[in-house]
Amino acid sequence: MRDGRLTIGQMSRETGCKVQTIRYYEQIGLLPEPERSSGNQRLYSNRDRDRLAFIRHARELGFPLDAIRELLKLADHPSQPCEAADAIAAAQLEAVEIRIARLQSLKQELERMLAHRHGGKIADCRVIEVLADHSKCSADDHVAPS
Amino acid sequence: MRDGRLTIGQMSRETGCKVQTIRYYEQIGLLPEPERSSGNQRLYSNRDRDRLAFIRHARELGFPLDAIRELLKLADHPSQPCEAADAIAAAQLEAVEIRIARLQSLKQELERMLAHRHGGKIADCRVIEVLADHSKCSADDHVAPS
DNA sequence: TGTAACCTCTACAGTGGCTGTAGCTTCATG
DNA sequence: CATGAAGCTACAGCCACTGTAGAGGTTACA
Repeated sequence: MRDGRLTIGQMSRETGCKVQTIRYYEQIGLLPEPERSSGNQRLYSNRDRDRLAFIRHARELGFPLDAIRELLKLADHPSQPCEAADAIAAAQLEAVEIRIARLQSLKQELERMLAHRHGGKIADCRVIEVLADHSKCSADDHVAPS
Repeated sequence: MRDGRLTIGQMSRETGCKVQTIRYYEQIGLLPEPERSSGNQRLYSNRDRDRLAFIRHARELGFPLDAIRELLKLADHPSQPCEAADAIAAAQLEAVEIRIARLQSLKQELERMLAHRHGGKIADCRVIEVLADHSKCSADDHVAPS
């Protein structure tokens, strides 16, 4: 393994991405098929490693893989305007804000449920009661559990 | 369908739970196998409907199905102490709080990325740049994308 | 009674984003 | 040359559904 060629394990260590996940990214076309050694093992370039780091970082920021695919395409065309990339990031920001708002209303509801704790029997348990009877639940607008 | 017996479609309408999802809940043992009509169609009781409403409400609050299974078991034993139910709700609250915190740090990062928007080329695009180079990212501690 | 429209049935595949497993082969080190 | 770590492929499983196909059941109205 001389300079500039990384095994999949080295890629994994350098990016914090699991080996299986790297192979998975290759399988779904996010990473190119790398060279192989004479013994059929994957050999990556530094460029591949940077691409993987990009993907990982975007995943950490919650971008879905499809958005990352777009971003990678854009990153490969540096002379084009960056509005599209900004738009993807803006969409992601909006998605995150929506999820935060939703989770905050769930949080309030759970806090209300727990505020009535009294150490009694299930029969008088506020938690069970609220779950059983939606009308006891103040916020009515939470949808899917993000 | 006289009194007290609901078709799966009526169940769906009354609880807001999709027909397939009801069958799925039966399959994984969250809902009991209901009676069948002479034509092999499911016939539910009001009790079944209440149980499904309980499940849906708990799902809306983000409880995982395993937790709901526990809660249902508890709800079936009203004379037992409700500490276990409270504990499940408390765990769920904590999980929600963790997810909110994580999403908030993601939100900040995305806002920082977007604050540098300038309408130029990809080559100077802050979004792409930050994704490509983790060191340009201030918060370093976000883990899995919630 | 006919028939059209709708509902329900089973069984299975697909979603997203991985993760884990089994059973191999290859590689690096002593 | 032997051992153990790392790599290979192929596939199953996770969560919580959702969608589809193709069959059969039920209901409303003429």
